[in-house]
Amino acid sequence: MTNASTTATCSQCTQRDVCFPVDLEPSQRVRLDQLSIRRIRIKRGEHLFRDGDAFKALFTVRSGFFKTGLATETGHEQVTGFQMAGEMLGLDGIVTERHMGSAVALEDSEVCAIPYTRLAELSRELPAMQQHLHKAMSREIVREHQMMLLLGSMRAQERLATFLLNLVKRLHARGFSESELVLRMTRAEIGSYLGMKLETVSRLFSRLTQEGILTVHQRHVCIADAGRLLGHESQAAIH
Amino acid sequence: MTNASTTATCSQCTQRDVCFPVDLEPSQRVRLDQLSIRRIRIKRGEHLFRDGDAFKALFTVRSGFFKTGLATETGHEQVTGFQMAGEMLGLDGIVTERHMGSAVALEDSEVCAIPYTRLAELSRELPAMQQHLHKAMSREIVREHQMMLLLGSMRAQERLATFLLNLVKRLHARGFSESELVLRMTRAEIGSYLGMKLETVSRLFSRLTQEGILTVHQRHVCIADAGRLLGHESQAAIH
DNA sequence: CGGGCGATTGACTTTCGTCAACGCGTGTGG
DNA sequence: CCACACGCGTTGACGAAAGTCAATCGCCCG
Repeated sequence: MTNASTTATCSQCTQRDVCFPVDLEPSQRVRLDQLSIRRIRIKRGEHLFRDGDAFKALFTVRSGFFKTGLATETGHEQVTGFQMAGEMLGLDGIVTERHMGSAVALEDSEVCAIPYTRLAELSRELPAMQQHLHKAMSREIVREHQMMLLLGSMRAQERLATFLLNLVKRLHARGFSESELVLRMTRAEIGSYLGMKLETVSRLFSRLTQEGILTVHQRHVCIADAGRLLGHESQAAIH
Repeated sequence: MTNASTTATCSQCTQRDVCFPVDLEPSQRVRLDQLSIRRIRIKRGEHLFRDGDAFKALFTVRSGFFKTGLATETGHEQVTGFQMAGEMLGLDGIVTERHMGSAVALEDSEVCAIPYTRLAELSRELPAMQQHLHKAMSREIVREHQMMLLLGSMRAQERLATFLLNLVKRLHARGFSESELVLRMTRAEIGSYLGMKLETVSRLFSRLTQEGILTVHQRHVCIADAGRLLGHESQAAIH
């Protein structure tokens, strides 16, 4: 990794609660500094880790935006997730001690690298930390079950609608609008994530715009009618 | 839960290594008995847990076969996995302390229920146990990434082929044939898991049979040509 | 032996993918 | 500062894949 990095002081970090449990005693907080967490800056387009890299650390996003994905032997790429501030990356590496996929920054970003071995040690000493880590993994499992539901049983338009509403919900929780968003990823990346082709994504945006449900200008999307975005017919649709 | 159950003595269990790390010292093995693990028998068709149930324990399958799934508000059911002996269920419950899906036995089965709180305690004391638990969760995350790849980028026939080969591989690792298997689930359940309709599953079985790649009699499947099952054209396919 | 669930098969429809052409914007280099 | 080029996005025509609806079959269990 050739990126700028500095050692962080978590006990004084303003975003600490996104990485770690909030209910630590002050005396326990200083323990976080022993984790040797490093802050790493990643420029847009660069890899945070690649498929097959040795697994040494988990990452939490401080700022910016990432995609994770994996590739088949045939060269096809599948996007498995998009991560924004406060979200964790790298959990897939624990089992084999190698990353089983790659992570790429979709805009200039900053992450905290948490050395896994030290995190494991600390979570043996602090039950709250252990619980936090277990929940992060469990949350990821639940999220992926929901993705299986989406990919396995929804139509393309429902998938896109669900995706947009999920994105805007996560952005809203971070203080952004609950109806407007700027997509950090291409149509092809959205399509890969949602199991459809980029042309289908584009056509759906057009259709939803024509129906007055969305306003789309390039990557800027405004959700005009969240109700109708998910099949709620509201009243008679005037064709 | 109204099923027969007994308290297990893990230190003497012949299947211990499927639940727990093999490299425990004898002095540490007896600690397993303090977990108050219970063996539970579940009859075919019964629930091990249901969506929304309080989460108290993780489960490992001792014998039998399970499906896990979740349901949408619209009543649609999505199968999220099939589990056989040695595999773990319930990890989705950690994050909210409620199960986020259900688990149903597809044949008469027996599981070990591992009280989560005690397991967490023990894994704070035994690093090998902690590592084992983390790996189980990470493995589940990796598995689901691969399911996203399958659902998002493969055609129906590739999905079914991948599924059958995965099943037979897991069965083979347990001492069964590497070319024959008995499906414990219906066509509808396979279809739900693989993101297709039961008619499509049935048609694919018929097509693969006609092509001499499979032999299918009800739920008994014999893989005649594993190479061709995954697009390997071998030589000229004689149509 | 009979009933019912599960599986198969057919005909038709719909959705989405494929291939191709074109347009728009952004960023870069002359 | 402008022009151009390339990546990204849009749109259309067509075709292939899978879904839907429906009828029938057959196995298994009671």
